[in-house]
Amino acid sequence: MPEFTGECAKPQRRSIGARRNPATEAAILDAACDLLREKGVHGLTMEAVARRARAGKATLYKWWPNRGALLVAVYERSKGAHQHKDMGNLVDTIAEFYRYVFAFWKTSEGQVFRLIIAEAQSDQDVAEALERYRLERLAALSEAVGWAQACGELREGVEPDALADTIMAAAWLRLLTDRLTTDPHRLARDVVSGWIVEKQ
Amino acid sequence: MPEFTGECAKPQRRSIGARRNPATEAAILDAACDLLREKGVHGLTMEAVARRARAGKATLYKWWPNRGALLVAVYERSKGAHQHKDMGNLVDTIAEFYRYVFAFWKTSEGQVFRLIIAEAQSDQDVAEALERYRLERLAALSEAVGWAQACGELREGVEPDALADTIMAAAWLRLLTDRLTTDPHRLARDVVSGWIVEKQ
DNA sequence: TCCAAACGGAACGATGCGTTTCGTTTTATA
DNA sequence: TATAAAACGAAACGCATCGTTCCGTTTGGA
Repeated sequence: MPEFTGECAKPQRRSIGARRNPATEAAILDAACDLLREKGVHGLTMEAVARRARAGKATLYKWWPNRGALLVAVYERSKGAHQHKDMGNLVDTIAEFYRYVFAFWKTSEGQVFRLIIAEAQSDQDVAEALERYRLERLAALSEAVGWAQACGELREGVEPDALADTIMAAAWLRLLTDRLTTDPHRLARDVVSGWIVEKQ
Repeated sequence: MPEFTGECAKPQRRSIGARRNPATEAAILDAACDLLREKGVHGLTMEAVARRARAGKATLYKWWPNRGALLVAVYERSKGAHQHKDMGNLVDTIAEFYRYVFAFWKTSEGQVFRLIIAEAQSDQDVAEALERYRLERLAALSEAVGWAQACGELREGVEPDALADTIMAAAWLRLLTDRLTTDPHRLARDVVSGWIVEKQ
């Protein structure tokens, strides 16, 4: 008979058979988020997450073989794929994009993204996950640039992929250099307006 | 009497009195560089550096209170402040800049820079050192953009600082996403040419 | 002459890593 | 219904690094 040690408001989360327990996964990702929120990066250790989630380290390592994998999982659970809105002209569309990502990156879940970029510089698995994500977001952004091109808004010879890359680079730099307070509309103008055909 | 344990081709590097020993500093930074070159990021630990340099850990921590400080010191010793060359037009000037930094970032000393950016995401001291360095390089780059503006090469309303920021952002993104093989001239064209007045 | 500081070296406790073992719980299969 | 398989929490393992603290030695400066 297991001894009842008190301090057990939480229901014991045991095995549910020969299959992954969704409650365990949720508890672990929740614990990881909480630790990031409360103690920052260095607070997110495999040991601490296991303690917080009341999970065995073996369980943790079974599903997420290292810290990087856990970081990516936390981020992927929280990120909603941004839907670009066509604001009628490219500058406003990109300004709206900057507004959205800057706001998200300021949240504790969003802060995970800069940690992923950092981790990717020395962890190949994280780098590959980040690259997949980057290409996915680049495609969506490039599509939004394409709207402007289809409207004849862009100067000749502008390649949407190249411009999208530049737009994204400006955002990443703000994130990595702690400048998320940059005015989104002004930034969009500084990055994009050179490629717009001059009207009237 | 200290026992002579053999394996002592190196001269004992003892105290030179009540002041910092330059030979010790050099030996430690050399050891840090070697470890980075040979074992990558995870090879650079305070313990390993101390062993490699035949230095006491107390000495190490006295001058570089943490890993981040050591990283910054290594980078600052190796970086030569790039002198921008005026190639006659902005695209070529920026292309030359990209060529230079991409080549440097590919070297083992240059690789330290991406580690510093990564470390800065979770180490305030490193972040501050990085910010000082970024502003210094931004000023130099902005000056180069200013040459083009002085020649009437830029369209009206372009702010050299804002453009320099975008130029730098594109470079950082290539570094952080492992795309240093990007063609420098094409990148320069993709980033800069929108801001150039159209001739003929 | 004596003090202070830097140096190499060794040890300390604490913490995290990644692995392994154990006993329990439940499903799936025979 | 009996058995195998897999997941779970918990605890312990050896190993490495962390950052600190001693010690004895070396040397310049007060």
